[in-house]
Amino acid sequence: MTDSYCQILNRNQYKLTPQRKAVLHVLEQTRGRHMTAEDIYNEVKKTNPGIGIATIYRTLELLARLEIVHKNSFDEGKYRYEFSENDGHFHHHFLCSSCGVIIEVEEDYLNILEGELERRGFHITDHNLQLYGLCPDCHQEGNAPGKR
Amino acid sequence: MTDSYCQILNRNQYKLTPQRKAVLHVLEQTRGRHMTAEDIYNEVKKTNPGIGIATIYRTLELLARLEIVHKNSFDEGKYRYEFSENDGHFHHHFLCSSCGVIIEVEEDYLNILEGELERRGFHITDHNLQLYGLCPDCHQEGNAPGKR
DNA sequence: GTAGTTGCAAAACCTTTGCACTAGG
DNA sequence: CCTAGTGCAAAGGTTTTGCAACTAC
Repeated sequence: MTDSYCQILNRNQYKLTPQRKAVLHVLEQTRGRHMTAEDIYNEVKKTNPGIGIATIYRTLELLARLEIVHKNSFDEGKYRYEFSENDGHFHHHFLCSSCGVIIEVEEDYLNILEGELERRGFHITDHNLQLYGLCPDCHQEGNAPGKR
Repeated sequence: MTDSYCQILNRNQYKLTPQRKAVLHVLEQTRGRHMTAEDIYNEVKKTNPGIGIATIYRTLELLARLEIVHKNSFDEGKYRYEFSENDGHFHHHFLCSSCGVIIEVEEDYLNILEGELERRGFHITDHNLQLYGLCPDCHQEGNAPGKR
C-alpha cells in the first residue's frame, strides 16, 4: 500500500525515514478525513512519540510538492491535507454550515467554464471549489444556515 | 455611495465611527483589488494615522458578518477582502501562477452542479471557486506553469 | 450618560527556520 | 561516510483578545 509512495520518494532521491513512513501511514489510515497538520501530528505521536511538529510540516510540504498529498484551505486559518487523486480528477468539497461535516463531491461540471476560459487565452492547470450550505441531514432537520 | 453601507450599520445598531467610515471608503476606492487587512490598514492610515490594526480586523469581521464584504482565502496564509456583490451572484477568481494577478470570472456555470446536489438533499447557500493557471499574457509568453 | 468602540500591547495561532545532532543509503 | 533529515526552540506572520480610555448616539 504505502509502497507505491515509498517508490515515489526513492525515485526522487528522498530518504525513507521512519517519520515519513509514519506520516504516510496516518494519511492512509485517515483517507477521506481532511486532516490538519496538528491532527496528523497527534496521530503520528502515537507510534513515534519523539517526532517534532516541524517534521510533520516539512514532510507535508514535501508530499505536496511531489503531488502525493493535496493541501487545501477551507478558510479556517489553517490547512488540511488529503491524498491526491492519482487520476488527476480533482473533486470538490461541500462544508455543512450546521454540523461542520466535509463531504467530497465527485461531480466536476467545470469543463464548460474552463473551456470558455481557455478559449479566451487562459491556461487552467488546477481548480479549487468549496460549496457551503446544509448537508442532507441538517437540511431535513430544518437547521438555520448560519452562513460561514 | 458609502451612505447605503452606513444605513446598514445604523439599521443594525452599530455606530458609524470615523474608523468604520474610513475602512468602507478604502474598500470603495479599491473595488476589484482583493485587499489584505494590512493593505487596508496602510491605506486607512493615510487619512486616519492613529488607527490600530485591531480596529481594521474588527471592522472587517463586522462587515463580513453583515455580508457587506466578502472574506476570501487564496491559500496565501492570509485573507483578502472585497465588497460583496449585492445581487447575490458570486463570481469566481482566477490566479495566475506566473505573474500573480487575480482576475474575476463572472461566468458561473455552477448551476448544473448545484442543482444536482440540491436534488440529493443538500442545500447550497454559497460557493467559492479558485482557478489556477496562466493568464492570457503569461500563457502567450510561454511561461512555465509553476503550479502553486 | 452609557453601551459600544477604540488603541495598545500582549497573546494566540499556525507555520517556518536556524542549528547542532542523527541516520539512511 | 556524508549529506539529507530530524528535534528543539525560537522566530515569523497573521489574527484575536484584554483592558482602560474614549465617543457616537
